[in-house]
Amino acid sequence: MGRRSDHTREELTELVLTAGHDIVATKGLAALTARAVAERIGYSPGTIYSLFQNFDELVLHVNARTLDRLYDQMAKVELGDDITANLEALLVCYFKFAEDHQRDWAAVLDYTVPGRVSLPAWYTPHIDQTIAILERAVAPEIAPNRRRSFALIAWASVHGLMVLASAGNLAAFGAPSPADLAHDMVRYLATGAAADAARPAR
Amino acid sequence: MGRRSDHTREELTELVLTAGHDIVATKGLAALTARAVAERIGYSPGTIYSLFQNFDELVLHVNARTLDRLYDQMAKVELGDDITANLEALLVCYFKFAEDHQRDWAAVLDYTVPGRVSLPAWYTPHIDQTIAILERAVAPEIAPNRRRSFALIAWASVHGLMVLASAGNLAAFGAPSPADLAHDMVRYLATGAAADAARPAR
DNA sequence: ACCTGAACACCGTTCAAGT
DNA sequence: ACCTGAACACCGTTCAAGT
Repeated sequence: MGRRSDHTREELTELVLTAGHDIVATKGLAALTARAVAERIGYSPGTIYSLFQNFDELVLHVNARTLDRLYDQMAKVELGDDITANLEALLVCYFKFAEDHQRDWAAVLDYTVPGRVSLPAWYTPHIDQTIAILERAVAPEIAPNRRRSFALIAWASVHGLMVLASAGNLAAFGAPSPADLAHDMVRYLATGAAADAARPAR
Repeated sequence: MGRRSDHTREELTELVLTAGHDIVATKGLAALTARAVAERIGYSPGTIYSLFQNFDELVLHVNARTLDRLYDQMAKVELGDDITANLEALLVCYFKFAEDHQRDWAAVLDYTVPGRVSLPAWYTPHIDQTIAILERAVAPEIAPNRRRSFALIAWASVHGLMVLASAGNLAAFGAPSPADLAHDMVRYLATGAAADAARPAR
């Protein structure tokens, strides 16, 4: 019992997050518990609470890792001058990621911290980096002062589709595949936004 | 202890669902537990499991109630010949409902049955009825064979916005209000879909 | 100082035992 | 036949006690 100091605080945090992400990726969000993480790294449950305020924060950190991996993939997509082509390319990348990371991505989609009204400040950039890619993707046709808003709209739209698909809410309605719906969706949004920008008055 | 027969099975189910919805509406999803429901109706926890296979099913039934109340409001919206105006009117109704039913609507947005791949068949119509309203709303400009698909796209888009807003994921990004974003969103979708339909070839 | 592990207050769920 | 309530196997979380 007692003192070990096998690892620094930073090393321990890294161990916990790696173990946590492994558990989510292989067994899903429901299998991610403090005891499971502790057992996997060979520490007691209590240790986790010296690293994280509570378990929700651990889950958010694990999800932040998954978001970073999505960003790594999205950042590789080559963008051109056609907004619709750009969005389609990003969509293909996103759907491939979601398929390759079914359980850990489902955790990002599904997890909501009970009772929380806003996300912690450190979490925001993990999403923001990918939204920034979206802004660059729509730059060719969307005016600078509308880009952020449009990127958020596109992000939220596809997010909604994925959330519903993940929960099994789409197949039941005779919907085409989520991928087909998403492609139509972003095309509508892109042409609609372009037409809106071309209107004489707002 | 033992036999009471104060209520029929149907009455008991009704009691449970009313109590469950009350709890969710006033205290939120986290407060909805089998013990809390049982205590409120004056029965033991075990009784609940003679009415529902498991607790997830109880939550889904409570959420189905909330969806029905949304439908009741949405069905009152008067629809005209302008697809954008129709969607805007439905949006106003939806946002009002979400504000009037913060906790019970958040439960619908947030709840995902762990490990489930598809929703139970009885649950589908509770969503479907509202999607049907959307289909009627877009009828003036969307061809019959595209209506369902477009209604699903619009539904999923707004859903994504609400999910993100509910989780506190939008305010952090310097976004306009969810309502403003939603209005832009459906306008883009409507004009985009109309432009798409007018294209010479698919 | 660091870490343990037992304990606390909860869950969902089951099922022998009462009426 | 209907319902109880104690029990089981879990949770997240805390904290006195060990090294």
